[in-house]
Parts: sequence; C-alpha cells; structure tokens
Amino acid sequence: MISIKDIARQAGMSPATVSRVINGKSHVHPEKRDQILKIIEETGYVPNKAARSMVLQRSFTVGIVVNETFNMFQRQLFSFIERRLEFFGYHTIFFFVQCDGVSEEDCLARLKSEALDGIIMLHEMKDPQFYAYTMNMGIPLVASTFSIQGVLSIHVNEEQAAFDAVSHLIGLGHRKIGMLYSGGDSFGRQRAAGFYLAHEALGLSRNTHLVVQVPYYSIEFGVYGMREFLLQEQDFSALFAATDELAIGAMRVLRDEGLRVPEDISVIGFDDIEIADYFIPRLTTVRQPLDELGEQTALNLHKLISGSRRPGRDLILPHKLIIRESTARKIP
Amino acid sequence: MISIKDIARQAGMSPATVSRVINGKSHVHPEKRDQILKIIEETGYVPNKAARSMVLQRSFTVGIVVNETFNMFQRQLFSFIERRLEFFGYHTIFFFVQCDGVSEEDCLARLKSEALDGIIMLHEMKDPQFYAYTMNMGIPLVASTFSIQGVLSIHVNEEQAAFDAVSHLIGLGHRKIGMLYSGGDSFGRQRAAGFYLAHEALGLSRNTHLVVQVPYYSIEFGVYGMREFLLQEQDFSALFAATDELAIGAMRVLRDEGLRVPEDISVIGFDDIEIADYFIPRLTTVRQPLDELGEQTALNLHKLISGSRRPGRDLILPHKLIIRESTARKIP
DNA sequence: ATGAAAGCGCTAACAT
DNA sequence: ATGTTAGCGCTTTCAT
Repeated sequence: MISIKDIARQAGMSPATVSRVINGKSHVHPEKRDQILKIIEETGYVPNKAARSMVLQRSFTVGIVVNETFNMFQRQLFSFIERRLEFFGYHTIFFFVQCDGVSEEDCLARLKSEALDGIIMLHEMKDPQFYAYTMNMGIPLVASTFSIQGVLSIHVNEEQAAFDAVSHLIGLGHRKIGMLYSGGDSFGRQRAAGFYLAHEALGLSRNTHLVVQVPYYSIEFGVYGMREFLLQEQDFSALFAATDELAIGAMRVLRDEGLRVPEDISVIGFDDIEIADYFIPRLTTVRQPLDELGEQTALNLHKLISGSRRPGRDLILPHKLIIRESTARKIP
Repeated sequence: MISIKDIARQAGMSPATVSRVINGKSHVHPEKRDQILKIIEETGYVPNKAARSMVLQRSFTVGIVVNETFNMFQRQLFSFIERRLEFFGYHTIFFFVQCDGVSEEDCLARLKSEALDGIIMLHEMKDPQFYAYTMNMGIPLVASTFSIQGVLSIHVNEEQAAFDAVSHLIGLGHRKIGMLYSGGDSFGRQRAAGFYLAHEALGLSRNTHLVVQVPYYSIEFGVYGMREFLLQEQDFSALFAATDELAIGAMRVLRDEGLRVPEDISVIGFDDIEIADYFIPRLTTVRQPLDELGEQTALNLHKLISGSRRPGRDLILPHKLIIRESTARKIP
C-alpha cells in the first residue's frame, strides 16, 4: 500500500510537509502544496486510518446502542443516521441490548473493549454504570428518540404528540379509548401521559382499565397486546397505539376478530413508518421527522466529538398528525 | 488508556510475552500465562484495535455495498448479518450506490480509500472495474441474495423458487398471470425465468404482454408498477410480484381500484419479509431464510478473510412456499 | 521459554 | 516554511 513516505519521496519533500497539506495546515508554500496535491491525486493515495487513529487517539468509530428487537422504526432511523455518519467518515458498530440487567452489563463490557469516539443511543439504558463510564471516559453521547438527563437528546415532544393524537380521536366523538404501550421506557410513559392529558383537557375521565402494556414495540406484541385487550375490555371505539408497529399488530387482530377499522374501531399509531401509508387501511399516525432525526443525531454527535458543541438542552423536533384512513367519526 | 506495557510491567514480564498470551501462541510457561491472564482480567485490559490493525495490516472493517434505496428486505437482512459480523469483531461501513455508472464510480473511489478486510454485496455492481479492483487487491467478496461469477455467492435457487410460486398460481386455476419485476439485476431476471418456465411446464403460452418492469424493489414502485399494469392490461386473475414490497404496493393499488385480493385477483410475493404475515390480506409468498442467509453471509466472509475457505461454488439455501391469504382458487 | 528491538503509517513538537 | 525526530500500541523476528 502506498504511504505518506512514498508521496514525500516523489515530491522530494518530507512526510511532515505532506501531512500538513493533507490536513490543511498552514505554513506550506502554495506551490509545493499544489505539487503534493497533484501527486496525491495521481497516485490515488489515501491516508491509513489505523495509523491516524493511533496517533490521534481517535477510532473514527461510533457505537449504536439499540434494542435487540431492532424494530422497523429503528431500522428506518438507522438507515438515515448511517448515511450521515458515513459522510462524516465514521464507522459503526452495533451494541444490541435486551431489557435486562445482564444484557446491559455485557453491553458495557463490550463497550469498554472498543475505543469509541461517540455513542448513539436508540435504546434507553437503565444501568447508571453505563453513564458513569461514558462520562468518566469523556465519550460523547447522543440519545435519539428519547430524553436522558445530562445527555444531548433529540426527539419530538412526545407528550404533546400523543396529546394531539388522542385529541384527534376525541374530536371524532370517541369517548372510550384504549391505549397500547410499553411502560418500560421514558417515551412510552410520556406518550401515555399525553393520552391522559388529552382526556383531562377534554373533561373525560381517565379510565385506566382501557390500558394494556407490552414489553416491546413490535408488530408481534401489537398482536399480543390487542388480544389481551379484547379479553379484558370490549367496550371501546378507538385505540391509541404507542407505535405504528403496535397499531399494525392490533389492526391485524381486529380484522381477525371481524371488527372493522375504522367503522367499528378507530386506530391511531405513532411514528409514521414507511408501511403506514400503504397498509390496509392506511394508518392515521403522528409523524416523527425520521430524516431530520437521523440527520441531527449524526450531526450533533459529530459536533460533540469534534468539540464544536456541548450537550446543552434537548433538541425538540416537530411532529405532525397525519390523518389517513384508520380513524373515523364515531357512529353513535 | 491501559496498554500492553502496563500489563507487562505489572506481571514483571515483557510486552512480547503478554502479546503471546493474548494471541494464544504457544511457548509460554503455563504458570506465567495464568498470571498474565489474571492481571488482564483484573485490569479489564483490551488490546487497542488501531495498533493491531496497523501491524497486522487488517482493518477489522467490512464494507456493505447496498442499493441507495435500502429496502425493507435488505434492512432486515442487514440486521441479521450485522449481529454475526459484530460477533466476529468486525466494524461495518456502508457503501450506498445507485443504479448508474457515476454512482458506482464514486463507490469504487470511496472503497479504495478504506482498507477493507472484506466486502458484502447486497447489491449487484455492474462496473467490471469494481471486480478488477477487489480481485487485484485480494479483498474477499461475498454476494448475498444473488450470484456473481467468480464471487462466493449465497442465495436461494431463484428460478426454482419463482417456478414454485407461479406453479402455485397455475395450480389454483389461474391462466392469465401478470408479473411485476425489475430486469436490472440477475435475481430479478432469474425470477422472471422461473415465471416463464412454470408457464411452459404447465403447457401455457407465455404471454409477454402481462409483464411490467420497474427500476427498484420498493413499495412505491409496486404502486407505480401496478398502475402501469392496470393501464395496459385488465385481463388477468393473478399477479406474481418479484418481491413482497412490490406485492404490497400492488395490493394497495388493487384495493384503491376496488379490486379484491384474493377474490378478484390473487397476489403472490417473494422474500417473506416481516410485514407479509400481518398485512391485510396476509401475503402468500416464497420465503428466503433471512436468518440463515445473514448468518452464512457473515460466516463465509469471515472464513474468506481468515483464509480458512476459498470462494468455490455458490451456497444455495432452501426456499419455501408460504401459502397465506392473498392467493385463492380462480373463480371461473 | 522469554526479552530486546524494529517497525507498521501517521502526526506534532521541536529545531532550523 | 520545512525537516527531523519521537512515539502512538501492538506483533514479530531475532537473539539468548
């Protein structure tokens, strides 16, 4: 492989000068600079990352902490994040974690074995040791799609978004509304809070019997959750699912039970994943700006790493209610 | 950061001995080995990847060449591949490419700037320069989900699988069957070949008017393709979509046009992505064993890299016809 | 069986 | 403005 020395030799200069040119440092004679640039161009030389990595004490690698289930929403988000990360020259390495202590411990152990430049969290870690470690090591952290105290967090206003979704349902005349969500994470709880708030704001009692919790945000658990629901409670005309995947699983069950959406039951989701606009019926939902979420996540982590920004306060991205076919006015 | 020297000093031995222990080399006294291992355990020391990378001339990084559209099927597959890659200690770096020459050139340029240990192709490159380069540099290559001459390819028997799918349709009494696919890649053409073969085997004429080609395998192009289809041809009772995403887009259009699936038109897909089993109606399709595909892709690339295997002949994984709700007997 | 020493490719401090 | 040099953390001859 061609190295900086080869370029230096060909140019009749020292490696240091070539290095200066590559890294855009000043104090290089413009003429020599051009000459070096020309040789680099001709030879197709590119600096060795491992060598730079070693001397700069940077790995050009960012860790992605994500739930083992890695759902459709997260895969879509990752796809956006990755494009930007790639643009900034980072490699990625995944840390799949389950929602239990052992798994988080394993994750932390692996984390320590990698000299990460930064970490993107698509999943909320409970273990305080995790934050202690990253803080201690000075590893920049970005939380994407939820908020963590002391960590640069990028997300929509979950509570307000859920409030908007449920208000839409109430506005359609629904009075008994079910909710499907997971209480295991902050954004789930915030969406639930929005659900209750909408009820209060509109003067409705918050009937807690109409709530089913599931462990993960997958279609499968949407199915499971909806089954539970039907077992417990038949007297409702609308459902607020905390994610689109939950909504899709729920609609599947409703269909199997001979219940029509939206004629018999209105369903609203959250996220606006790709399939939402094609499902039958098309899913009414709250859009999270996935592209911007991905863009901002990568960009801000990069800023944190390069030192051009400090954590500061959360970045709140705008959400948007997308009304499609799965919700309709309640038939009295 | 704690280094090999620190361990050596604590153990009262030389870095060379510690290195031997870490890498499981022989010629180390068992007692000393245990002692070193103990210290490593206690201190939580892990070798610096960049340093190893430099001396070993390996990057521990694999490139993933994938289409810019990075569809649901690919995202799901990547998720499986990544888990294994992670297990083997590789980082990943994406190379998004479009289906045009310029994009492939750019990709090649970026490829050259990364010292990759290996490359996984989820997308077929046309540019012969690409293969010339990788061959020349001795970079191991694995093609996943399609076959390339001279490259270790892992995939199902596309033609047979498509044959099975179309035979299912014909067996249901359908005689005028449409096909939606992309001719821009080998597996698309093979699936098309299976489509024709099934017609021939069953003594049906291959009415080429019943075929629509699209540029990409996305839901969006399923919609687009189906619209085209309806414009050109109304006289058919079943559709073979070359991927599930195409099928979903097609079903969406059919629904919008007031055509029922499967009562009016049967639809069969290909891949068996996650949503297939939840869509309304549940999609009949041909399953590709995504988990094993991911597993084998990562494993075989690793073997190629570590020199414990040579390209050899293609790895053919079993497919399976999954009959669900979107296909039904033709009503005369 | 073990250690000393060289060197992987690069950057930065220091010298000129 | 440019060159010299040391050193990042590791592995691997080559001695012993």
